[in-house]
Amino acid sequence: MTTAAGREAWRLIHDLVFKGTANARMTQARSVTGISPGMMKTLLHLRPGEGVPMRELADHWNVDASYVTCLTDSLEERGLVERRPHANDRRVKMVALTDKGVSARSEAAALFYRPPVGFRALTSAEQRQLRDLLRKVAAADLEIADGRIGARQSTLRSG
Amino acid sequence: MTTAAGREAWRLIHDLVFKGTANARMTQARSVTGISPGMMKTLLHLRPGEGVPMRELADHWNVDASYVTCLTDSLEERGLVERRPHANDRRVKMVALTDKGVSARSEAAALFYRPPVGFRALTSAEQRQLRDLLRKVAAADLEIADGRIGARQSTLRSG
DNA sequence: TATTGTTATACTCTATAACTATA
DNA sequence: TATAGTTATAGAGTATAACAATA
Repeated sequence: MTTAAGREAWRLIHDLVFKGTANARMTQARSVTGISPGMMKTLLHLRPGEGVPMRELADHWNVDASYVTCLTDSLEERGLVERRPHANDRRVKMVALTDKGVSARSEAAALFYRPPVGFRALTSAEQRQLRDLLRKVAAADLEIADGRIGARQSTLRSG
Repeated sequence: MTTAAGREAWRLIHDLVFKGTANARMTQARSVTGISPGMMKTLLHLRPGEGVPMRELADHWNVDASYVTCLTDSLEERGLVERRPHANDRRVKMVALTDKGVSARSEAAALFYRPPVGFRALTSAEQRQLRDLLRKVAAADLEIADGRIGARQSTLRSG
């Protein structure tokens, strides 16, 4: 069961993400790199050295393939990603970070994933406590989300 | 200081908000009411019976006044809000929820603010613990955010 | 003269439909 | 025939600039 305390906790998370210093930081992360939210999402999703089929991105976010083309074009224009052929299937194009993309990504990730300053109000022990509680919640939630929605997470991912 | 545990906690919050069941629920909330994210934000910002000057909305979200006009137009077309004159200043227009807007708002809020199902993995005691920790963080964070950014929060709000 | 809100306009983000190449 | 990606196009979302009314 979710209690009143749980509901308040969720609301506080909302405030933290959408109202506090984190929001300003996301805006900053985008203006530093000069890219759109969609491009940012793509940049953060890609891993250095690992190509991802365009189709997989479209499925993962439930967006149209043409939009992935558009995102990839924009990122490619800026030299942040490149299209690579798939080893076995010549229809497939893999999107991969360039060197420039790797550094842009890590710059953005540093801003993006750094906790909002309010975290400094917690002691080290409290931060660990918070982490442990959230681990439980997030694990349960993702498990359920995958069970319900993402039956599509087939491990296509090949080099 | 923010510790490694704190950073992980923040990342888990991210996952919870953007990847888990919560994300699906936000989409659902929008499709139920059939309105855009901007309109949703406006709807949730307004309080039943309380009008807000359009200028205040623009300042609060740091968006252009013309965009607030556009949002208000769209919501007004759907009969969810109405423009009302300001008591003292005839330049100012107040945006206020209609009856239909009040019920649309509470329907959306119910979906929006209900914790993701992963919360059920926590006992009642743990939910309280989580809430207490988040209260500390959110309070500190909003305080800092207000100190840095929102020096503009002047209490114009009049009926 | 400064401020609130609107109109006209354009640019970005995202989707639909028709298409090409490969399987 | 089905699938991966592209192109052309159109619809939302958001901003800029010029404007009208009021202060």
